[in-house]
Amino acid sequence: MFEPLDPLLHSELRLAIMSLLVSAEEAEFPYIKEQTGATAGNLSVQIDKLSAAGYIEVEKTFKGKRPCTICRITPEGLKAFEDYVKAIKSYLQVK
Amino acid sequence: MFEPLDPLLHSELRLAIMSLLVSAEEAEFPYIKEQTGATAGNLSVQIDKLSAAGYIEVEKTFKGKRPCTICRITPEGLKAFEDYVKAIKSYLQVK
DNA sequence: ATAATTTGGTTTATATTATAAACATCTTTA
DNA sequence: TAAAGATGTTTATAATATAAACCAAATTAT
Repeated sequence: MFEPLDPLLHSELRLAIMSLLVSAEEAEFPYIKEQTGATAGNLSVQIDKLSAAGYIEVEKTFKGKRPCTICRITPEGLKAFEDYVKAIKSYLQVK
Repeated sequence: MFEPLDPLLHSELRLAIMSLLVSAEEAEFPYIKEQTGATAGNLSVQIDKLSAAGYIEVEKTFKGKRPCTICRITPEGLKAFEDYVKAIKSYLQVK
């Protein structure tokens, strides 16, 4: 009937992050921050969680002299996202 | 970009309850419990929250001698559900 | 030169939320 | 009449989300 929803993805901000990364290949911290409207603190925490779960990978590098955090979705992350989409549709009555 | 998600509906159990009521007109507590797989305690709490928000109305009656709790979605509830569906689609890349 | 501001984040504290365990009440059955 | 079942509610706890506070380096203003 109702498929369970991955708690890691059933979160407004984490879902937004994943949604961006699904179509973007990679994205920098400030870009994600701007697109989602999240505070830096919240974004930092949620990125950590997605990363700890293996849903995204995070590369810490430099852009000129400034630190730069780049995020990419992993194959497991993509799979989890697709599963989540399928699951939540069971609640939405979407055809 | 990403539309905000009504926190009241962005909850696995409450969304399931609403989803049932959207297509069922009305439903009794034990039926919702069975369909959602929720514990009675959790269901009771979440029904209260939906009711307090005006998303559903709850009728306390009797079925023979036994208490019977009937839930129905309200027009505001239906509107909120439809808005939620629209909003979450902005995250899902659903066409 | 140095003070103030901006960039790019992280850590931590708090408030909210979800959830199940414990409880209450009445009914039916042994 | 004692035990078990039905129908929920209340309460305690654990998990979660979120922003405020913080940190360090770079840039800009004085």
